[in-house]
Amino acid sequence: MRRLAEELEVKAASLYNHVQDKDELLALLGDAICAEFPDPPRTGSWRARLEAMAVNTRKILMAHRDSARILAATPPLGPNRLRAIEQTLAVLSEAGFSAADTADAAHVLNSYVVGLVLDETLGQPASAAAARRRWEEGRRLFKSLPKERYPTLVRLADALIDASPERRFLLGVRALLDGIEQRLAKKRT
Amino acid sequence: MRRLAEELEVKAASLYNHVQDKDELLALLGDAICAEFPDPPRTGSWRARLEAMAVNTRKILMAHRDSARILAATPPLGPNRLRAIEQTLAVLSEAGFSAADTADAAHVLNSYVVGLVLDETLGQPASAAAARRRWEEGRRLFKSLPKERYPTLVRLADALIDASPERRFLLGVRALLDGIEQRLAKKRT
DNA sequence: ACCTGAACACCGTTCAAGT
DNA sequence: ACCTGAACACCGTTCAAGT
Repeated sequence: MRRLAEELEVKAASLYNHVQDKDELLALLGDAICAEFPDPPRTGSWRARLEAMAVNTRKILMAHRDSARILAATPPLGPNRLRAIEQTLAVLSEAGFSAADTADAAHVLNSYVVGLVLDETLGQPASAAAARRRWEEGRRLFKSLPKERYPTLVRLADALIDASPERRFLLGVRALLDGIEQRLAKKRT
Repeated sequence: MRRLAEELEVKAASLYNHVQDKDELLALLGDAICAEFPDPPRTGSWRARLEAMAVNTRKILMAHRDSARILAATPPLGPNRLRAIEQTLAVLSEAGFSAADTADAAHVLNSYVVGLVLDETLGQPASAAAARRRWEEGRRLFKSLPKERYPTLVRLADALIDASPERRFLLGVRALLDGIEQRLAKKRT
């Protein structure tokens, strides 16, 4: 609040004329970020649409510091967030899912996207230099671990360390969509 | 730090004789929490084992305030966390996954569990009374939304609001495992 | 209607001084 | 080796007082 006030060339106390508290400000910020989400593609399968939405959402969340934390911490009451929810629900509903399945799938997908961005961003140190230092530390530690206690970990150390977060994110999205699709197929038979 | 010092009947400055800073303390705390994870079941399919591990992990994380945030924020260097990683990797590796696939699947599963707990816990207000109030607010808002702008959301309002977080968590775990299994099956053919 | 100064009740952390 | 008092540089928030 103090830093924002400074940016606005005003004193911190003045902010409370426009906003009840910091939480309300964050909720407004969260909704503003959701305004950046593009509309889902209007062609392609429901799977392809949801995959594109998930990837786009992750990209936008990663571009705004703390955005995932804000979305997780504030209830989805703003118009832009509601619109994003509406669009996800519409894709699933049109694909033939029941009301309950649509609600479940939309919630799991949303939590997955927000959750993975949270897990990824909370872990990274503030500076890029500190991130590199920690990464090097981890690499060294993993290699130096006792093989008797952590046989699999030591054997897979390279595979564990060299991995793109985006690739793993996408992999999980596709796995989730696989599972959701199977559930749909099972119900139809 | 100040509150912990008080609990220990000592002044806050004394803590810095035992720990470099708050982050180090949190890392130790995170590892202590991981000591509670039970060993994976030694019988059953790899899917059933991983599902049990995910459910157990979620239960323990939900039982300790801020535990998911701590795990996400600190690098996995402690012995108990490393042991948990080793066990997940071992199950996947023994199931026949390649080194890269094992690393990917383990990471996605772990991020999913931590991420969903994060998403769930960051959202809940401190007091149970406040949680109930917010829930009521949400219910009322969802019902009062304009049908023209949010047709699917309004139609599915009940299904969206009445949902157990555990059930949805488990649903996502199973969907993920479905997807991971499919990937394995595809490679084998 | 909006802004400000001053205060309140908090944080994590440092450091010289004690024992 | 461990503890302490006192300080530093921060927070979010309130409120009477100004215009």
